[in-house]
Amino acid sequence: MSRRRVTLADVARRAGLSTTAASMILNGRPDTRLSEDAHRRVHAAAAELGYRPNVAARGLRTAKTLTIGFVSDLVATTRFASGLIKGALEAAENAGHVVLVAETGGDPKREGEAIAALLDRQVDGVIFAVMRARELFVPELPEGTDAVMLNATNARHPAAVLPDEEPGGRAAVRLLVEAGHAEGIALIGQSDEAEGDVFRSTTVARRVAGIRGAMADHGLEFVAEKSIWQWEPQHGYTSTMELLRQCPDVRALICMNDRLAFGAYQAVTEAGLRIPDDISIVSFDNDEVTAYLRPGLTTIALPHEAMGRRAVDLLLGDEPGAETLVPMPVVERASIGPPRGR
Amino acid sequence: MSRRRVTLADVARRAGLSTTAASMILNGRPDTRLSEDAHRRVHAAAAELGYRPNVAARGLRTAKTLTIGFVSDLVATTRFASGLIKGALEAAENAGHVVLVAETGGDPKREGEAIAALLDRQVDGVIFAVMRARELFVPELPEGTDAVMLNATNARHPAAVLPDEEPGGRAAVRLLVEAGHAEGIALIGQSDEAEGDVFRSTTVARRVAGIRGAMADHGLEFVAEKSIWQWEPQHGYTSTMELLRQCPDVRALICMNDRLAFGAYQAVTEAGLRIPDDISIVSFDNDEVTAYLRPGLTTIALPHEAMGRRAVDLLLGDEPGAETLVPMPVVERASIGPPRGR
DNA sequence: AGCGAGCGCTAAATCCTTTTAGCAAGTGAG
DNA sequence: CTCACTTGCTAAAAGGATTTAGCGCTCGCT
Repeated sequence: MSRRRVTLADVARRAGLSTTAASMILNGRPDTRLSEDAHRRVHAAAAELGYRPNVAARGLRTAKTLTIGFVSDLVATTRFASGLIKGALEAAENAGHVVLVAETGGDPKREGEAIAALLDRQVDGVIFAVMRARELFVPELPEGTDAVMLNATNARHPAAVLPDEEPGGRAAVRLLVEAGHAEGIALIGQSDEAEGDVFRSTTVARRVAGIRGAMADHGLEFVAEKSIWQWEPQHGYTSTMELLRQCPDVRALICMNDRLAFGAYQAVTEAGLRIPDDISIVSFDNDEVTAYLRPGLTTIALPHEAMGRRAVDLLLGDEPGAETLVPMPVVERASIGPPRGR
Repeated sequence: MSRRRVTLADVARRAGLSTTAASMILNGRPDTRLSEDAHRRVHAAAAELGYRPNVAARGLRTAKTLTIGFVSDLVATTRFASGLIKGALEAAENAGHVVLVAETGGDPKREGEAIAALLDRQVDGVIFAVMRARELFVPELPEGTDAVMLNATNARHPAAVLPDEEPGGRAAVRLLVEAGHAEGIALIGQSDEAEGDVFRSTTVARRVAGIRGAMADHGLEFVAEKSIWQWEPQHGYTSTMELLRQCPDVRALICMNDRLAFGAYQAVTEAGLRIPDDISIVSFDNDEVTAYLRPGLTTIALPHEAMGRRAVDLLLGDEPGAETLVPMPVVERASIGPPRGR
């Protein structure tokens, strides 16, 4: 059993120098005038003793702890936050930092307590992540602590990381057009007519704008639009069923997310049609659910891990805070094919 | 903007006492002989100034940081680790602790570094979690630091939290028997004959033992057993297809996990049979994928969150370290019905 | 010879808290 | 009146690092 952690004093003693000298050498201070020999001895001593600095003690003096806080409303319910955390963990590790995770369940009281707990531990910065992109309330932070919004925005903290939804929306349309589709394209999940300007979330608004912008640019119009409030498989199923009945000449579906697409798959299959021979489908998110779909669903991915990484880089870097958009990769699988008359 | 964090010295000054007195009062030391009046003044001062102790400084002195480390091989890939983390976070919050999360990807080098980073921050204890239950290598920890294995075991650290698989396995059989099944039960995913004593994981072994034990107790035998290495939907599909061809009198399926069950659903449906009218299905895990199945899949759940909570309680409590088994809840949905001749 | 600068290093202060040792005043017993 | 003890409180040390200020010497220059 290791008796006691080895301290800087131990290293200095073994190297025959003061702790000051040892500290300066180990931290590679630029103005160091210490001799070559001293450097050698200190590094040797540190290595032999297996010295590791005590971060708490250092933090006490420097007010830097090499620790960042990650506060999210929901950690586990979906794969969503997990991806963000994974990316953040990776980037933090690369930067020699470590991550304190706190979950608030969206409850402002718990949020306040969580943040206080993090600040008590002198975190260097905080990442605030939410599931559904929105303007997020953030309590006041002490001066030295910066914050980055992840999938969220906040007036006082302009540094934010969001998926680049507009081009993502355009990409979905482009995939269909490139496959030869021009007529019979339907939109599952959103309808301007039905929803007007009701606000879903920052990102959804941009996604829709991208889709509609691209349609307009190509001079196309949707053959039908289905408004759905909860983007769950069941509603994707019923809406698609309805659509197929009302509108037999539909040849392609843009689903607002993969869960709707999952339901659409069921409806299409049940109607005796085949994907992509009779109907092409493209969707968004690259949700875990896509793993269970045959044929594979072509989808515009939410770049969770990249976003998590980016947030940490932004927090640790010293670029001025601004909104950073992370590209949404196109995941091409097998659900899009050329249109075919039926 | 708050200028500077308020320190204990500020509180003491405002209360007209020494920092010693303030410290003793705020920490509620039992042997305190300080006056009622002093208590009042210190508490008032602390409240007015919004004093929060600096955990790093306290930890420096007490070697306690109210922080625990959570090391896992995979945080995000499946919902698995997320559930564990969520539970751990909850329990830690209740105990006034905070959680440092580190991911190792299963790489021993990263694992070593992650643990070192946690120890540099003086964590009070560490939870080691792995996806697939197994004996886990854990590097030596300093004396004061305890460890709890989560979904894993380790000879040097007997405190471990595992799902209680044996009764879980028995429950699956019981559900079928209670619905009236006695013949035509097949096992999808495991076959003693094909696999012999090959070791999958601690927990799987117990799950199988429970299933086989219950079958034997009821004097039943499987009409077929399908060995499958990778428990993924695709293989569940092909194995079930095969089974239905070879063995038309099958009436119930025990699937080793929900992903296999997902494939089995597809196969059964495609064969023109209905669940549960023609075939009953029961399975394990209560994976997210079950949300997408119609009719709802009856499954024996892996109690991830409860396990995460339990691990923290074990770590923070002072019970002697031992293996703790967390019950697996039966999630009854609609995939089991009475057997019917075809 | 005298002065300033450079060199190689260290003592001491600092960060914030807890803990140990002990001081001064009052009280009760003898 | 003295001694021992209690009461209510504080000074100082400790914990492990970083940072500031500066010491004593040599060298080069005028």
